Amino acid sequence: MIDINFLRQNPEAVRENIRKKFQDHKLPLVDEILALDVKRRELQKEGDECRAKRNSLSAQIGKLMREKQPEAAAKVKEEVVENNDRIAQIEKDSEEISAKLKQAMMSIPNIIADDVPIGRDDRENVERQRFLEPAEKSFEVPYHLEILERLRGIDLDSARRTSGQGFYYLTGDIARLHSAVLTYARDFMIDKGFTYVIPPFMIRSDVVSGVMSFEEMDGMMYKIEGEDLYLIGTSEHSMIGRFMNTVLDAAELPLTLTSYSPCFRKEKGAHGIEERGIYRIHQFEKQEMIVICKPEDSAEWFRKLYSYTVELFVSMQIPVRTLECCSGDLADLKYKSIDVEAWSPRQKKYFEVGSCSNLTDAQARRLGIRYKSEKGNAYAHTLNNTVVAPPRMLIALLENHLNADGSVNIPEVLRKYMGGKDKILPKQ
RNA sequence: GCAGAAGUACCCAAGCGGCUCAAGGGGCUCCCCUGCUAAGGGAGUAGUACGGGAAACCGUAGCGCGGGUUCAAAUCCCGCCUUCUGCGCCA
Repeated sequence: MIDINFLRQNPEAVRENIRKKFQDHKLPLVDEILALDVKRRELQKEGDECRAKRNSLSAQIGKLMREKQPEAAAKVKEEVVENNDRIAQIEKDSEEISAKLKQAMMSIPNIIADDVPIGRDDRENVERQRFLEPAEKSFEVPYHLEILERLRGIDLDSARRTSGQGFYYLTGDIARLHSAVLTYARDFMIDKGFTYVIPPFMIRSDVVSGVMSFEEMDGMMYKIEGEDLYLIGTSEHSMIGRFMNTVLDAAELPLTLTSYSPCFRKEKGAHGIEERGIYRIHQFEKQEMIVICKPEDSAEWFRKLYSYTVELFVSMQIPVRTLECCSGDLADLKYKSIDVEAWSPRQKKYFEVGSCSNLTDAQARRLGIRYKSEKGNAYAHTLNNTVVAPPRMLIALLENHLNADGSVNIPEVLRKYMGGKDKILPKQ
């Protein structure tokens, strides 16, 4: 959510930003908001005046009662009752206007960074940089499920019976590799100075509605029956919820946190759950990074955050590239976003393994995350980025480190978490 | 999960329908006294959000959160959340 004061003073800048995102259907919202805003302030002023009147008349009644003048008091009462009818009407109107205003404001996209490439959708995202040369394979790389099955690392049939489509059993060395990746990623981030956090895996509805829209919630979140609780879709939900409606000390900033959690998603959206494999699933695990900082520091943190992910993948000898989200593909809350994509030797293209976003103060304003600045309380900036999210990430690891004989090399950095093993061997 | 108690500002805390637009202390800020220290005296201190105003300043909201009753709610009623104590259940 953007600052309504900014919109009031720079309506043209807001319109221009909407055009850049190819959301022209939202252009009329700007004038609607300006009108609603005027109306809202008028109502508040009148309401405040009525309440001031009630306060003073009620005080008069109290005084008359003490002085034992019930007739005079009754007279004033009538006046207050009349005034209260007006207050009730104003409150009703005011609530209606505020709700409309909030809804409209929520639809206004965050102002995007100057250097975001202009484009309509994900086809116009722009590659920024590549890291490591993809190695040529002398053999055909099979679908990841086949690799996993040869390594006795997966059981999807049983998972379908116990839980349905979109779940998996990982077994043996693959399960261990899964844990190894997460543990390595955790330690990697701790070494970068981040604080490790294990958050709640379920959150209440008020937190859910704070961090996402109703449509997103409907498409993603699993609700616990009979409880006001939802399974988190990412640890960002509980990590950011932690700071809802709080005022942080400036000295505490930046908060640099790395959280682990399982993630649960309905994946109701356009593509849904894959029939085969573990690319898009209902349950996965993720190591995440979250930064809450002062506005002047967020650009620098953004750059650092995605470069940490790049560094992590490079340390496992997985070729990656950074892909900048174009204006049209950028979610409305985001100021700037860069995806980290890993090389798939099978598909001979890169695929998304992480996403880094600077939300500036848009998320903080919506959730009331502030800090004490020299000039009073100000909204902080929030950023989030994937460190690593297996099992999807394992696809990249398995494909890139697959040998012709079906074995998979374990990257040096993971070996200490794999009992010193340097290879996972296929069944004979 | 059950029962009891509680939630007031940075902290402690009084108030339990109008005389409180929340008393009093501690702390904090400023001033005075003091050779230094300890101690003492005085003044200020409700942060915040929204609105009005060029500004000084004014108004409204706000006593865990959300509703309700009332001319009037920190105070009465209902729901929820949190904390503490005891019992139960677990890892």
